[in-house]
Amino acid sequence: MPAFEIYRTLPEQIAARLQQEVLSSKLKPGDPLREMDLSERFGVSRGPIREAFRQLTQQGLLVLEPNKGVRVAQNPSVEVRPLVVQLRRKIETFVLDSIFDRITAADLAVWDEILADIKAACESNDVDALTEHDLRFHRAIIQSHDDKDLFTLWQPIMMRMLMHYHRLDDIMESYREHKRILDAIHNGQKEEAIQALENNIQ
Amino acid sequence: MPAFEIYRTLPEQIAARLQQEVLSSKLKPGDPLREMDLSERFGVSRGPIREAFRQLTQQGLLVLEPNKGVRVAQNPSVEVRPLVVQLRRKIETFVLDSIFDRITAADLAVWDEILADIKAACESNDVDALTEHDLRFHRAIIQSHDDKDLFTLWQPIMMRMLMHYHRLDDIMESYREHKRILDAIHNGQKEEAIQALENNIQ
DNA sequence: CAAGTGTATATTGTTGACAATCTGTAATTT
DNA sequence: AAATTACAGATTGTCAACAATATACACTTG
Repeated sequence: MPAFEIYRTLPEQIAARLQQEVLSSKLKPGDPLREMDLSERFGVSRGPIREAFRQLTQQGLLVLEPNKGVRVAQNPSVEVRPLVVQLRRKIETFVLDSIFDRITAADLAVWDEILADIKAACESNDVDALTEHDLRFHRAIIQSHDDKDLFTLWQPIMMRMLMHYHRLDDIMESYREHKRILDAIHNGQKEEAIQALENNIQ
Repeated sequence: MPAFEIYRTLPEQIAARLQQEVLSSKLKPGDPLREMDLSERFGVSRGPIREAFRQLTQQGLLVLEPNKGVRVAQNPSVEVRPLVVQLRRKIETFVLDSIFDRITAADLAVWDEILADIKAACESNDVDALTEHDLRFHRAIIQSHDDKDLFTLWQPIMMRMLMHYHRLDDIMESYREHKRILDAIHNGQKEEAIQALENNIQ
């Protein structure tokens, strides 16, 4: 990890940590989160904790009931899953199509690095690390679009998919799918890149 | 303590009021909102105001910059608009298709009432009221689905569309479009209802 | 005994005070 | 004069105390 602070605010740091714990199933659906507990654990008052809760609620990872606190959200229902897949495909392919001709060497260098992290995670069979870098990969693409609104629409949808990441029959396949995307981009093949991206989202 | 009814939580009431002011353009894109101002206006401390800000940020109506406060969000770019339309169509048609055979007479009675409000708003040329009841109409449909997750995914997308509601060439057309949807549902015509719904979302 | 009622405890909601940060302006330096 | 720094006011961020609400459990009441 870099020595400088990535996250500007206290609630952001706390939310990032809790996000990781939800996505790695250290916190399980239905688990209640108590403000006081986390307040003591992170050594801050309840204010920043509450703020972090609101951020994660916005992402769909927590559910808030007034006067009762927050719980880890249930996984999306199987009925809704296909819709979520379609929504995510629509957004990501839209973005890739929009930015394709403006992708810089610097962009690609960053994405290649993330791909290396994905490869390492797959080779060491580290599902949590794969989830993290998979998220980083797609977030990097989304955020390369000028319109920052797209990220706020995309994030809760992405979270729904990461909450039950169970395409684990062959973990290396995830690496290959992402590699195909970047290979196509490197070769300037727009249609192939979009096709590879859609294939990765399921 | 203010005298108005505590029907929902304090932040919810405040957020509802501010939402209306953003959608009616009483608050314009770029306008800064100061915690202290609203704190005095609503007669509460800054805490609930901050919470309301977070809710509206989640909906995409406000934009938060750390240490600088919130501003009314800019309207979605024209480039992104078609994507937003497609996303909203996908969600709403998915829901209508899912629930169609389980729609009750009570559901339809509620929706008919909202349609009457839409009609009244159109006839009196009241764009703000039309925005409000248009939102109520589609929210009522979305919320009739069991999976409450769908609402949280749909809401920010809907808000993007309502932020620049400018299909004002013939305001009565909005009433007719919604009437076609309900007529088809009344007649048990699923495909026609979905078609009418898609036609209304543009 | 069943159903409702009251009370103790845990937890979230709200508040006002204080700290940290940002922004514009005036003073200082080169 | 241009650039930099120092300061003052405004605004958001954080905290700890207190209030309101929910929950569990013992208790009454019929």
